[in-house]
Amino acid sequence: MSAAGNEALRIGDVAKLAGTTPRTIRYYEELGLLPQAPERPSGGHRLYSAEEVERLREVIRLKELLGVSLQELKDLLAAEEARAAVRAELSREDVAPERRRELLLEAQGHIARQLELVERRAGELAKLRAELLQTRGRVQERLRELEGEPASV
Amino acid sequence: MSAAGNEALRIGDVAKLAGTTPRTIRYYEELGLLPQAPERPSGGHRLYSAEEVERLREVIRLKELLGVSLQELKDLLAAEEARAAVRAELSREDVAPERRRELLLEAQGHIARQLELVERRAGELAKLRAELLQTRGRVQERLRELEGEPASV
DNA sequence: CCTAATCTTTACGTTCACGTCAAGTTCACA
DNA sequence: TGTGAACTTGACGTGAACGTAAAGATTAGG
Repeated sequence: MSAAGNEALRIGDVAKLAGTTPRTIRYYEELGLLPQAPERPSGGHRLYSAEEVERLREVIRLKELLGVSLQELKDLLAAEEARAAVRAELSREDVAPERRRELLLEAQGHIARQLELVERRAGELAKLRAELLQTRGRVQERLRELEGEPASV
Repeated sequence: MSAAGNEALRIGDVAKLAGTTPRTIRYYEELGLLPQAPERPSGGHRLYSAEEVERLREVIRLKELLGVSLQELKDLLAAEEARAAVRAELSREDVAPERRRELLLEAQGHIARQLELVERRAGELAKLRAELLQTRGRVQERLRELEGEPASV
């Protein structure tokens, strides 16, 4: 058992895989954007799993796409963090339906918050895009006019 | 002639109208994001027109939506600036068709550059939105299952 | 015409999001 | 078992995007 999927990644590996730097990872951890310390065996070096890499990529992606501060992002991701816990708890079969429902409703709320932010921005971008397309259309039309009647009127 | 549309706005008014501060306006001017000095009568105070306010709003909007640095934005807006000049020149009737065509092609290029940026981001956001919607769907389905058979299996 | 509000430039201060360096520790591997 | 690469914390540095304070000029209104 040595070539399974649960490689123990070190912070430098994670950084490269996520396209960032160790410093940034520590900084995010310090801010609470990433769980305090995934796994810290004897030595004190941080060890990560592939799952953590995904999480980091997602954080970076959201940061870029939503253009929010890391603090705001942290609030948004209390969501993500909770959802991870929710998934873990839900994956066990022995959860009472009442509790299960509770967890699902919580997850739903978190998703709704993210969706709201995403849709607002997506809407604004769509509007901007439409405006640009319209402007482009006008320019193209004037160009056609120009080519159509090169020496008239 | 005193109540026409060309009110002379001072920097403080412009700032309020655009939802920002005088400092930011001066800073943008310093960076070259806004024309060097719209109009500077004897006193030395900056005077703006409603058109300048629109321009500023647009700058702010693009900055927020595209999430680029002010330097990158400046490059993108060399476009805008040129387009303003283009519009001015095109509005005169006495421009040679050849020159006219040249200006229009230039404008077209600028718009294309902006569109590319906008569409890339819009696409990424749309993808993120789709993922969130899918996740929400799964959560809702599990909730329905839970409600559907409260005590079976 | 006088004065308070607003403007001017200059310059230093601040927050965010990391970069970078130092001094020591731990890991991987020949 | 040694040694170089990678990691640790701590601290200070940095660029971007402004905020803020100072000292003086200008403008607007009564």
